[in-house]
Amino acid sequence: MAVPTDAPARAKGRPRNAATDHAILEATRSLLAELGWGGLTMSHVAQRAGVAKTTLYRRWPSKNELVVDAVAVLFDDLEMTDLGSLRADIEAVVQRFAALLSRPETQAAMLALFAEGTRDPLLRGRIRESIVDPQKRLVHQGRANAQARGELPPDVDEATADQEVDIIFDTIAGAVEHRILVSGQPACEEWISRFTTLLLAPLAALSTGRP
Amino acid sequence: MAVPTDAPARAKGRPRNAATDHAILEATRSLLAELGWGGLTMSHVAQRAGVAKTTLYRRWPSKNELVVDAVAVLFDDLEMTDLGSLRADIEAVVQRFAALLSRPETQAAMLALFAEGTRDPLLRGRIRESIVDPQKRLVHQGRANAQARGELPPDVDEATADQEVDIIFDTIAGAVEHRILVSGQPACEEWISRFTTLLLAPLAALSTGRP
DNA sequence: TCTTTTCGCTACCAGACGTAGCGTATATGT
DNA sequence: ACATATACGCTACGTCTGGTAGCGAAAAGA
Repeated sequence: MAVPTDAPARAKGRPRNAATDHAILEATRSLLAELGWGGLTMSHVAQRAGVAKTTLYRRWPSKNELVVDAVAVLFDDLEMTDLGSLRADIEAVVQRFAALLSRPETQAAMLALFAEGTRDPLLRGRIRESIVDPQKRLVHQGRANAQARGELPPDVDEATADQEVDIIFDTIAGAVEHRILVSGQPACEEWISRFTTLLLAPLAALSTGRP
Repeated sequence: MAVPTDAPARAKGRPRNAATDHAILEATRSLLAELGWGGLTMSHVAQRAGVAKTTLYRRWPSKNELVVDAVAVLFDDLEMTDLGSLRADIEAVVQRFAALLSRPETQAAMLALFAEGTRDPLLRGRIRESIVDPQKRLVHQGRANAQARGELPPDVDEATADQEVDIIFDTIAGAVEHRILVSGQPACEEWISRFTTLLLAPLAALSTGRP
């Protein structure tokens, strides 16, 4: 799920201006933060990016797709660390996720995108594969790292392992998002530490069965 | 923040038909559920409610305001139970919260509302006092019930108690919202049970200090 | 130079929000 | 009963937006 476009990879005619992609996505994000989904118009995006409206539609098939790409880029540099302990890894990834969500333009863009996703099942699918699934993969990887270190027991079953990743993912991402987007409070270092403590206690027991 | 309108309270001319308010809000909710936000048009709402489109605009200044009012009432009947055990209480409230979030019209309105709130601090305050704070109060009450039953240790300090309620609230509400709104999976009974187990383990230790 | 693709521009369509004006219905106050 | 003031339905309209079509010019490779 790279950054850009819809384009064929011809080497024949005039190449597309690569900077234009970035300008369009940046304009989309800033306008989304300023005006919300309702206020965001393709004409305005084109104007701020300094391109013609038709250029937008040559690169993205619709407004929905454009906004998905504009927001998805923000999550691209979220990667799982391997700092030697599960606690450190969780705190590190939560820290960076929280920092990302604390930016006002990310908040507006992300919420507007998910709100629109409730209208459009197709858009929801695109959101899922571009944003949600990559994040879930981070949990999977962090869990694998912890297993390699012996901090977590190995998988007993692929299905239950997936279930476990699901529930951990929803808990971590949900708590951070709720703290910042809904409660409107900062996810400061102390909060992250307390939350990680809350989460770590039952983690080892989870895969072995009910305690 | 009652249910209805925008109207002055004159006692002079012909009064507004009170049933019309209800019919419009009901039509808005049902159409929202059927067609999603994108399929919802003011003309269609007017038609189903059996009123003229102009009547809508005499009572609500815009489509957004109408939808917010139409759905705000849905959160009113969320109450804390007292079933005799912390686990049962948590499962019960999560169950009802999840059921509420599973309704398509709730999803659309809620996300749209929070998205709009990122741009409008006034709206954000109204959301906070109408939706967020009442929900947080549920957590506070459930915790007090558990303390009365001896399942949780009593408060050592008001400030840390508030901190605790905050983190529990963000974790519970966040996980359910993320599961349903972001991951797009149902919060079935088994998931609720697993999540409650995950949550219960560290709860008693949390207020006594770091384990 | 010739070909291919990009790009900006103008014009255009369909649909949705939101408004204006008019006539009529229904309440209160005297 | 009468005047007054408001609600209501209806039709028509203005405006904006998403998205498309066609044109000529610019920029690259062959």
